[in-house]
Amino acid sequence: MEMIDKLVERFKEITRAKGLKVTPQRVAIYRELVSRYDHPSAEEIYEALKNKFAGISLATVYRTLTNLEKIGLAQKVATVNGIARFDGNVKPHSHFICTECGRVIDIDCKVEIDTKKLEDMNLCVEKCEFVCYGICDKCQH
Amino acid sequence: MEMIDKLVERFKEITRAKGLKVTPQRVAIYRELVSRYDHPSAEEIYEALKNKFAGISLATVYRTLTNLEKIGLAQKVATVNGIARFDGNVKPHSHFICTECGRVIDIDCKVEIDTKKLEDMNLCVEKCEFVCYGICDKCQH
DNA sequence: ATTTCTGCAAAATTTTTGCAAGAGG
DNA sequence: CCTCTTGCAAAAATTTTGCAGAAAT
Repeated sequence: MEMIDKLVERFKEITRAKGLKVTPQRVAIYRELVSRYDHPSAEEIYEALKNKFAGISLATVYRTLTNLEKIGLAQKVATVNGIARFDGNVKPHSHFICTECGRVIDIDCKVEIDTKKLEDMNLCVEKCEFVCYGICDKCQH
Repeated sequence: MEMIDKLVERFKEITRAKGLKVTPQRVAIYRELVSRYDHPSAEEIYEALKNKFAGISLATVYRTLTNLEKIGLAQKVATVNGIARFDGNVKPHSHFICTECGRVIDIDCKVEIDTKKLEDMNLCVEKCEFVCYGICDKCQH
């Protein structure tokens, strides 16, 4: 829990430094995002908070996640079903997605990229992600 | 062009084999998809065809792309902006996703995976995808 | 006190679906 | 012919936005 409190403190500092205001809604949304490792959608964060935080709105969740992206404290994760998912861990890492239960597991992979080819194509790479699809340990029988 | 004609013939065979009908719309949509390498969205395919093919509808493009996925002749690619993009190349390969415009570009990367770690985690990997995020050539200023 | 932020509802976007008319095998 | 498919428009689903009141600094 202490780790997450530190992240929240850092979030408050960065938010203020960017001229944005630290509101209870923003703190709750960021805390929820970094407390879980399943890369939640805006809807999922909203569902998790609306009980603990009476009156929070889905629009605020969307606006806050967009802000977190802008100030570098969250990233959208690529999805195939059109529903945006967010990751509070902005350090480069890889994902395993279970096609059975949908669980997303962080994995540690060595990836070697031929950046010269990408530079030749005039593509400015900011982040790389390796995604594996399959059946997770809990879903195997 | 001959390569694409061969793909279209294969598409016709598979379509009939699955009990589906070979319509001019389906042929045109599949041909458009495999003729380009920019992973077009349904809207982009529709825009490309509506001039050459009077009266084609966006709904048909969506339905056809869904069918192509079902019969294994196309794949939805992961995106970050909620707009579905399709790939007529179903062989495993890597993608660059532009975080600005959402464009998906094929890249050629050497990827080295440490599968032992995944096996240790009891994860059964079925498919892997390497994704780079950044700003594409068209979005740089 | 000033500026930003929130909640609500409405709008915008993207995708899906129901249905009658049309086309393929 | 019979079934599948299409086009249209309406419906769904997800995300964004305008605005007035509320809150943060």
